[in-house]
Amino acid sequence: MKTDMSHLGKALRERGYRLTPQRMTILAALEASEGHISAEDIYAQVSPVHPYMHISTVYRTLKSLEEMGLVTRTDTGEGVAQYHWGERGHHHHLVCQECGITRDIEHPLFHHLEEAILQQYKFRASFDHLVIFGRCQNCGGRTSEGVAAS
Amino acid sequence: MKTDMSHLGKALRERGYRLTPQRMTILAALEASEGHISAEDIYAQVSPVHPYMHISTVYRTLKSLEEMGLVTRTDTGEGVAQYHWGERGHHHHLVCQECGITRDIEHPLFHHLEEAILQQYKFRASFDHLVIFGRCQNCGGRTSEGVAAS
DNA sequence: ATATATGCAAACGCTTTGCATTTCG
DNA sequence: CGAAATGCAAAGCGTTTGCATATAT
Repeated sequence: MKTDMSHLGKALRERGYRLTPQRMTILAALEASEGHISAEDIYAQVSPVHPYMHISTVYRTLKSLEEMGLVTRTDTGEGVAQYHWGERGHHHHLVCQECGITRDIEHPLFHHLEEAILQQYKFRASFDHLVIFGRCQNCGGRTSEGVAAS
Repeated sequence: MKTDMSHLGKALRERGYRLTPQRMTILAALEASEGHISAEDIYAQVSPVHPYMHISTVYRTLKSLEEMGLVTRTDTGEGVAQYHWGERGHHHHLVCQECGITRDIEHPLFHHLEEAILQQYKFRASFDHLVIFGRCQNCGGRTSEGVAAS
């Protein structure tokens, strides 16, 4: 899904950022990834195309993009942060604690909860991007853990 | 809230674990902490009392306790895992992204959600222990981006 | 007695940072 | 040209691990 890199360059420049080839490539990788992707993933995917790209550049670019609100970082609790392109709608991840499989769910189910928390705790929960742990269909079984959101 | 360390020793031994002074101290620290606490916190709190305690012992003990299901680890996404004493009822954390304040909530509100996810996605979500990010009352309303609450 | 826990130090994986150099605007 | 971005290497962080020693049972 190629997107308007042109308008992106503008978006960057408007905020004082420069549009470098590395950034374009990283952006493209992010963009191509339907869902979440880690910094290392991006690096692996990008370095063949752009051999001189350094992993630290990936991290720095991701940080910038995060500051700009174009990208969201999520810690799934497995030690690797996942990044996702922020222009997609709210979605959540189901992460199976047994086999590690993840699945995205997109859901209005959470609005209800948000409102309840807001009313009862005066806390504006942001359910933009949840990571929900549990057991998938195949792994079945008993519950044990939790969730993280960001 | 002093608890029955005696019965704890038994609980440990029954599962082939030994009740060492270090473990007792760590258990006490966990127990004393209403809510979540990090490994480093425990260490800091414990080392004056038990000078020869090593941080790796804290980690190892926490791991054992986790395996025994006495303690739950939660990654709040800030790079430090939080542990909490597992015998309390299900509860969740509200974490303010602005000021970092955290508050525990206990709530049946989530049952509804669990069931919906189970039915629609065949995924057994475990909402034992949630970490919910957002903005607290004081840090208030503004949604920095993409939030759309309510 | 003997399997398990400990202390220590060293390694780990992910991420960040300092610095000299290159590149975008 | 000047500010910002890059590559590199090295450090940082929380956490884990190998090993010899000590300790609970």
